[in-house]
Amino acid sequence: MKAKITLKDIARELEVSISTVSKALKNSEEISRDTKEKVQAFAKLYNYKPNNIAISLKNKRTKNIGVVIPDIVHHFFTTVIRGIEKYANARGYNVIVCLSEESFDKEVINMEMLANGSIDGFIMSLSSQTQEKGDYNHLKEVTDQGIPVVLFDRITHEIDCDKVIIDDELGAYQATKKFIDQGKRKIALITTDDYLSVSKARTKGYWKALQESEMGADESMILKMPSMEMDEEAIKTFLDKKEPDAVLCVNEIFAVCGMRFVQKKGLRIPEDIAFIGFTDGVLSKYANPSLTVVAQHGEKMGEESARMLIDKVESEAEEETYQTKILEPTLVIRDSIAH
Amino acid sequence: MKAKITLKDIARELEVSISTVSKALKNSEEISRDTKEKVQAFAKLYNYKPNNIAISLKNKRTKNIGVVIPDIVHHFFTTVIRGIEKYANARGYNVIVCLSEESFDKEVINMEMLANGSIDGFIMSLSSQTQEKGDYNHLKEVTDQGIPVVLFDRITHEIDCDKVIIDDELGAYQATKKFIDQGKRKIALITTDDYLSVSKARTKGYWKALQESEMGADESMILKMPSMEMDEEAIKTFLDKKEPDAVLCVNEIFAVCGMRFVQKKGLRIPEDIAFIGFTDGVLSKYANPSLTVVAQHGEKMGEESARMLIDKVESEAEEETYQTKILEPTLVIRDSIAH
DNA sequence: ATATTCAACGAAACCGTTTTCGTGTTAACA
DNA sequence: TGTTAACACGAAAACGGTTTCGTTGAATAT
Repeated sequence: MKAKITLKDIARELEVSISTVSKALKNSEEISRDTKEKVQAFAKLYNYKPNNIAISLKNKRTKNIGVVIPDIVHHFFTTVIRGIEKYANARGYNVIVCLSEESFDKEVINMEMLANGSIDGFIMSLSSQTQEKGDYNHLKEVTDQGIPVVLFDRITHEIDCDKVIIDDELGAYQATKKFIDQGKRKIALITTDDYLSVSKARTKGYWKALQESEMGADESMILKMPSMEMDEEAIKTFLDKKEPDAVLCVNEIFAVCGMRFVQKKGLRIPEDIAFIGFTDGVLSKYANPSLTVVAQHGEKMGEESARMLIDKVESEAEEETYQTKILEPTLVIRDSIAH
Repeated sequence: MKAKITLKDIARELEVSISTVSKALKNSEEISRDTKEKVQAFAKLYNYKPNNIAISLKNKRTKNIGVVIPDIVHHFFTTVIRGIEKYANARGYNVIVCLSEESFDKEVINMEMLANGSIDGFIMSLSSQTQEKGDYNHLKEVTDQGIPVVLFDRITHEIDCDKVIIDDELGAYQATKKFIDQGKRKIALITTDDYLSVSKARTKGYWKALQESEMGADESMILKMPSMEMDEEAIKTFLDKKEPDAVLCVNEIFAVCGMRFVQKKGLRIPEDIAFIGFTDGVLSKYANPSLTVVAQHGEKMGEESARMLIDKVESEAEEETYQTKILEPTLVIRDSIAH
């Protein structure tokens, strides 16, 4: 077990000062060639690597970014993290991941833990509880301290910061339009409660498409699941009662459950009833039939978020200008609709 | 934008020394009640929080743990991370996630980035390329420096460190036995190449169960996929040619693909052909029919890994004793087999 | 009146860097 | 011979804490 070697160790061994060693390793003009070579050779020999913590303390930059998300066992967030990680890594940053588990308190605690010097900035997606409460003081505190924040997907407009979202309304609108164009007449929506910003936007898009059509929108064709948890019974009852010929779901799971149920009833997909979900995850791809979805491009979203955050972190200027990047969703056509 | 306040600021404002402030905030006996109250009140008012980096530098503990895994868009790893994160967080640690993307080089680079003071220890699962190469020098270097490492799932026995695995061999053995007990006679295995430690163990369990049976094992009933990538054609050809009545797959995706294919051919699951996969992810749960799997208990694995790592980090003793924790897999019975 | 003790606080070292600002030596110049 | 400039290096401050070891003044003991 050979402990890490420090500048001081090299200095002592070579009988020069610490500053000389530091400069020599940075190839400073100030130091003679002889000394530089001597120091660099010694450093290489003993595998010297500067201590990140000391450097962080010195220049007040940790090269860490904090990512706070509600859940990680969730395909969308997972792809976002991958996007963040890839991009951040390429720019020399590490990613600290914290899970709020949809809890306001955990979100607050996580942010406090990280906000005391551990990170240079945050990338986050709000927990459902936070969106429900509408309390964003923890975000305000952090931004007030001058720590850059990028909000993605589940955002709030009450905080001034950079944001990255996909156009959920447009995605739902296009999906619903697709149904209409294919001659579907009883188009249902299975969603979650409105306090989730994304569900709200998707509902809006669905509503708009139907209103624009000759058949108009009908409140009773919307099933609002009270929580993120699956409630298979609710879906069954709803589908049994309403007998839609097309269903838009705000996630994959609702859709797959619905498909399984109607298949058991003997309906054909997509002839008798068509399905479109959100999130282009494994489930959609390998479902039977495969599920048409509105793809959210999580990886791209993560990359954009990371880019915006790091740019802000590294820009000296204290510009107080924030932008919201809106990504376009894509309809990935699979066998759960006619084509 | 109010910048963070430091001990020095408080000291200046209250006209006491920095040491007094530090002690007062720690409720030291050395300091008079008056002073303590004054300091603490001031600190609370200005929302003083000690700088994590400074503390890290001082006591050479970062309270960060580095997690290096091959992939994050993968249900198993995702649950492991959740287990790690939950446990680590409860003990005041943060989790830095790095992705090797199955690449040896990235694994090395990631470890080097973190090993210079950023973390107190590593939890990792080897990339396939690393296992293929069999080069573990980057691990050796880290352990030689005295940085604790916990290996999980994809491990190597060439490194002395704590390990957490599930008994993959047993899992495959039990699954195969299940098929045998249900009267299946042509039991196939779809796996990946042997260099992946887990695939190797699973193949071993499959082989052992068949050898113990009267029918014996048959090399030709094993399909080895050259990479982790899906190759639907290979699976189809194999199933067409071999016509097994039961298939064990080393992951969910192979199984779901196989199921979809045989269903198209008109076979009934599980009567004509039964399936068991590995990894209890969303896919298994929502597949049609739902897939029986060998559950790997990723979250538990993550928690155990984190516990072992943090215990080692916090133990002063430099014991050189390492343990390998073997978790028992569980067969989760669903509709892809008879029951 | 002197020595001893103790409470309450401050100075300074330290963690490992970076960086500014000297400073001593030598060579070039007038 | 005295001045100057360049060169090569070191001392020290700084980042923000913790911690050890004084130091001071007053109270108590002798």
